[in-house]
Amino acid sequence: MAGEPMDEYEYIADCQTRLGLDVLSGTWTGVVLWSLQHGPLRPGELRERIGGISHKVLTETLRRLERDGLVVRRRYAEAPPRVEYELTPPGRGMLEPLAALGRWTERYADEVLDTRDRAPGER
Amino acid sequence: MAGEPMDEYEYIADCQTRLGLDVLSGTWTGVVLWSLQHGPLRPGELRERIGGISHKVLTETLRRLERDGLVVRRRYAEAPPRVEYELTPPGRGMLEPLAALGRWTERYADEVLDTRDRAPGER
DNA sequence: CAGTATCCTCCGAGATACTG
DNA sequence: CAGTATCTCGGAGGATACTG
Repeated sequence: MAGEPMDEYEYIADCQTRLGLDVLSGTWTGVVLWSLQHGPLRPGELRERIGGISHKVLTETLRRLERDGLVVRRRYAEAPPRVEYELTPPGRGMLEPLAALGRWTERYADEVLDTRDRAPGER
Repeated sequence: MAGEPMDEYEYIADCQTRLGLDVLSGTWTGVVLWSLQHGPLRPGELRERIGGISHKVLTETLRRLERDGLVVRRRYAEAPPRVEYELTPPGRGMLEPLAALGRWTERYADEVLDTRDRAPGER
């Protein structure tokens, strides 16, 4: 873990990282996974917790995650019918990379935002 | 560290993850950072190692990374002039999340690709 | 070789309205 | 409430040609 961190990264081929990045692509994908970490949620609940995501985009994001097998859709034949989304093992496995991203942000957010604001032309 | 992984994630606010995802956004951003892990490279070398990235997009990606302070541009007044890009501390800090993503892929790639291929409508 | 400037295409994301 | 169908818009990414 400590010592020579660089060596630890070495064995991972470039293409290995790419699939992960690809699966995470999309503005809301990571946030949706993150929001599901504590258990299944209904789409409405997801929208509340996330905030700012449109109905359509949430559906699209969930479809992609479902297609890639990171999430399962559960439909309960009640009255009224209920729908829930839940993380699969691959989906739960993505929580660690996301947590690493969170730790990175916690540590460097100020610095990054500062650098970004000073950038010529702004954003 | 072990035991209750879920609790470990808990303290990270949603917005914390988002900046990291935002910085990593862009098809090639992660790959570029990853390619710089062993030291500074010239743009030409970067293109060789990465493969498939266009001249323009590489430049744009590097500009964004520079703006966010993950990379520095070094220009050497030689003849002919030489340019190199190098990771900054925040940039090097991003290697761990990327490595986590690589480990995820190593573990779940087959499963994901399989699920994806079986998906109706393909992609 | 590094960088910029156009031009073009395509997809992601938002808004809105409609169907089960 | 969940999901789909349109429409629009902007930005990302590719190709190409031109400038230091």
